[in-house]
Amino acid sequence: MPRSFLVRKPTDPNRKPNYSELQDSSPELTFQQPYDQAHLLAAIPPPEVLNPTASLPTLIWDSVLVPLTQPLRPASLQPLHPASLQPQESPSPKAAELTSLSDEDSGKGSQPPSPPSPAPSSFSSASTSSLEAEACAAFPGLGQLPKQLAGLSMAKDLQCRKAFNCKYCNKEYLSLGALKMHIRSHTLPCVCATCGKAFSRPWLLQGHVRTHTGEKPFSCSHCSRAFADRSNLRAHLQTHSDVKKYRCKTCSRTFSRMSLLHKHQESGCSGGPH
DNA sequence: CTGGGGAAGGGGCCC
DNA sequence: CGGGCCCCTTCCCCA
Repeated sequence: MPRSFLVRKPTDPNRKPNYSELQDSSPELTFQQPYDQAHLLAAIPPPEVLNPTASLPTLIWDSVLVPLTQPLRPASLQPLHPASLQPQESPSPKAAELTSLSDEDSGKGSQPPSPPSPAPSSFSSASTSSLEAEACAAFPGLGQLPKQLAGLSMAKDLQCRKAFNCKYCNKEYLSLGALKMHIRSHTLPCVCATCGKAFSRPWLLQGHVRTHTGEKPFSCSHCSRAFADRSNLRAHLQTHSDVKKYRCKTCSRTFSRMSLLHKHQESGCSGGPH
């Protein structure tokens, strides 16, 4: 997957920011409005690059609300999203659904909230109690069981078979938190106030802002170089080491980066020591 | 061509 | 459960 998959890159050929222009303006880490939906949707990878098993367009909460072995639900029933109570115009996700989680996410950051849309029920299902409520509403048959038994069944089912699917790419996660974090990579709620670039997480934005400010808080103890990113410092430290971290199993040559080792192997390792 | 730097993405862990 | 941080990884660009 291309690194740029999640970020809308500016087309400016001048890749390097002009730090001198930005030195006196310390961009705040405030998050602006997320990119418009057209951009966000354009960033969604095509289904063919995704998990081949994830071919069915499912609502992300389907697997939560509808246990795979749910005996009370005939297979012909539509997904148990309350939206299904409305006339089904199209199988494609509605705009409100596409923004639902990002709306919730944006509330966590300092991003000014967009006008609160009627909360799609999919996110009220974040808590177990509301999950159960929705599930009970969705499975009228459950009401015929003793409440305690139904609660136990639901709780056990939810605990044993949690599977949260991303509505954008159908990737599956075992926890709601992991799914929410993943969905941020689609919605990109953190927007750079300077250049408009969007990121999935605040700290990614912070790292990006350093490219504007020129701040490099990570210094090499062996030389005078400094880096904006700790991982890049770590990679740099490898260059000071005689024996580097990544070793070719064939020729025992070592490399400072795995990508260099991969290049070495792809180019055809001679096999002899260097 | 190779090595290194810069930038960014994502999962895991801790609080 | 969410935010922040850490770590690893990848890709692009350049010397």
